[in-house]
Amino acid sequence: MAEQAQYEELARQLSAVGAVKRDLARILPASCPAGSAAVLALLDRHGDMRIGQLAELLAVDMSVTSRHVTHLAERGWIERSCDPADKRSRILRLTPAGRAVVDELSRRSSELLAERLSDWTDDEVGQLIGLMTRLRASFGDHRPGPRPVGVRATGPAPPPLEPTTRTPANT
Amino acid sequence: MAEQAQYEELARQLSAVGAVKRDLARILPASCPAGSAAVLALLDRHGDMRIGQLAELLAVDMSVTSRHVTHLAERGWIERSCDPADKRSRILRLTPAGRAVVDELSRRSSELLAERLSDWTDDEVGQLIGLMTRLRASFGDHRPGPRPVGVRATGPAPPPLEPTTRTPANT
DNA sequence: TATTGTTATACTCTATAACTATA
DNA sequence: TATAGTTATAGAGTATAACAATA
Repeated sequence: MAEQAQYEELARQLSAVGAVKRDLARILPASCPAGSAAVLALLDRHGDMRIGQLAELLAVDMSVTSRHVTHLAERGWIERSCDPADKRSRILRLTPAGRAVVDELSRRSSELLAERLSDWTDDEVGQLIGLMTRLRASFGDHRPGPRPVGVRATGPAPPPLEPTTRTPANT
Repeated sequence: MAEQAQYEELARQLSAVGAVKRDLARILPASCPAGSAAVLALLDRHGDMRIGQLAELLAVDMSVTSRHVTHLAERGWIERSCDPADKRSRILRLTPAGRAVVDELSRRSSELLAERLSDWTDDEVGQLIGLMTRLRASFGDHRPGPRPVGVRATGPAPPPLEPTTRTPANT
């Protein structure tokens, strides 16, 4: 367990990491925005899968994933074939053209990272990857279902501002 | 220096960290979206400052910062006074009401982080903060100006896709 | 009735460009 | 002429809700 000041600092760093992501996104071609590039990378890494699985891996709503997938399919970078076992589902697969794009984008982003992190050791990069992976896991496990009943962490804590939730939902 | 596979993995983790940020954003009140909350946190941490400095710290365009600031000023959470030394500038300052909001939001996000990272040691959280801070620094130093001429990292590498840049700019 | 995807709609965040007012 | 900030406009990413087809 860490102290409150540390958590606040972590929150600040998380909000600031967006700048790094935007920097990385600038090397993408106009035809393949970041969301689509993420889909390509996951298909390349994990192989063929359904939209739902992809949405799970992206930690994003299926409707969002569907849009990205449509974008890629329109460009011929992925194929949406029907799953014979379940006709509601569609199996996504990288096309050769799609694979070429993934390779090129991977090359570009690796090149940029290599330049920016030229003074990082292999071990340091590995540590950051490991901690970020674990961070995602610590959050991801709680995302979908309503957390284990009766836990509620610290306490009720009546919110002085507003209901509490904030997402396109209650807007 | 690390290997290409490691850079690719880091890129994936960076793109995936958005899910954690969204999770954290869900605890914000509708009246204070993430962008505004970031402004409040920076003013709380660094004290009074000008819009330009804030934009620098946020690593975001000044026009974006200006919007967030307007949002906060309209709610009475910050004050925009004129800088007597330079009448073009405006000094930003948290109001007591603003400080109360910052405190509440910090409390909430710390609470959520404490819950999610309950099995992390103080040291591990510190390591993640340190590495993310360094990551930002490694990128931030290169962002504004055109990098030191004649460096170009790996090589020319003719982009098979499109020009290369991708941002609202060339869209 | 429940699940897989799709589409329509709305909102936040961001950048560029044009503009005002100072320096 | 250059800088600080504002505003208008546009694009990307996301979520919710309503809907289609299939289990």
